[in-house]
Amino acid sequence: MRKKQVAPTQELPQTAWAVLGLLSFPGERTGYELKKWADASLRFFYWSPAISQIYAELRRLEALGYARSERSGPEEPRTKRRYAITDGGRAALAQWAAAEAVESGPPVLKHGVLLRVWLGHLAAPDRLRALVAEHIEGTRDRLREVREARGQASGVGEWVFPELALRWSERQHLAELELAEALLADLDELTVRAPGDGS
Amino acid sequence: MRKKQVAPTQELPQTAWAVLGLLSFPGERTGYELKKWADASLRFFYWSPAISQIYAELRRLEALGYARSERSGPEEPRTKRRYAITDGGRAALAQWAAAEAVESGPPVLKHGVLLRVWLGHLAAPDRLRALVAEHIEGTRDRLREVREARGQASGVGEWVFPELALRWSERQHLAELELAEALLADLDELTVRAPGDGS
DNA sequence: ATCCTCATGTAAGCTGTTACATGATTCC
DNA sequence: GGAATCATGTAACAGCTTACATGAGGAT
Repeated sequence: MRKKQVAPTQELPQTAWAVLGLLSFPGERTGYELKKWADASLRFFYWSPAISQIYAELRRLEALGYARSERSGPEEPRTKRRYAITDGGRAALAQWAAAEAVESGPPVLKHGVLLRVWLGHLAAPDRLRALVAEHIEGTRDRLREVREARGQASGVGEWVFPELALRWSERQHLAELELAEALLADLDELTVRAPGDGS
Repeated sequence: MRKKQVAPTQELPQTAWAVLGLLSFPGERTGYELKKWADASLRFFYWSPAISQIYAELRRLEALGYARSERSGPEEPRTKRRYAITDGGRAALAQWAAAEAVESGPPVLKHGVLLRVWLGHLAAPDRLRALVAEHIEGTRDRLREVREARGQASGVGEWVFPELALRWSERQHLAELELAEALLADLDELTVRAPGDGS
């Protein structure tokens, strides 16, 4: 009975690893801070869990010995609980991160706009084009946000990787923009070749 | 008390609309067939629900009057239940599809590989590159599958839109490939500028 | 005979969200 | 004084997956 017998590491949902990942960067943080950070950065290439779930994951991670926390004493104004990763947590996380690409499975993409385009036969052509145009607007907004987040990123030490991820995100949003423009062009061509009726 | 008082259409999860969408194309189908189709096509730009959930959604859609079904009699070898969309279902679906782009929210992307890259400070540089390389392989495989699916698509009548969606998917996978290559290059540059140790 | 595909479902259980409750602090 | 933000949680429940159960038909 040394420590825990190889522990199959894998049994946790990705979200748990994502939260533990947030803790793996220097500094101790509250659940609240984690949520802000996830909103500002993680969400662009992965996902930002609800705050209530972050709290739940933190409790689970602590129960597993992957994180520890301490309640701030009266020296601080607010009562808050700051979490830090443990050595065991760091080891488990590193092991998880080193898994094969297959383990993470293909990226999950749920594209509501495409779902609607796929059902284009039910909509007026103009409505469809408007939908894609709105999507382009939204993507531009998000691209701005990614760039903002990138601006904040320092890019030194362990922070190079989050910066890399954000750089990827920026490119990804640019690609999304191009895909949407191409889609719009496809829709236009469709209307030209098969007008509402007539000729 | 006319029919149902405008009915707020919206209250269903996207998945329900996706399943109803599958039914909105010509022909009647069993849940089993729907699943096969979702696996072959829907999943590339949206998602393929578990078979058990498809059955559940079909029951719900029927309860709502959006679909109807009939059990195949003894004229057919196997006992199966074929579903068809109703007029009410088609109307509700059309209304849902016509909503603003904002309603569908931004595309949801959960990229496990990026999550791991984001945690690059915990991994050996080589492992990280291998991870991305494996991801590229996987993406190539999926690209092939998209192309295969596109090959099957007829591209006439209401089928133009599914074809459009698959064309988008093909481009999307090509973009994913380029993003991964660029990421690989970024990782290489990182190693050059900050080698393991020494010079 | 055996295995694969077709075909439909039930049950248990986890993941994750929204809504709610609570209270302190800071900013205007 | 009031609103926004900080901060943490609970409870209810929707969504979805896995595993299991069942059985027929077709292929080897």
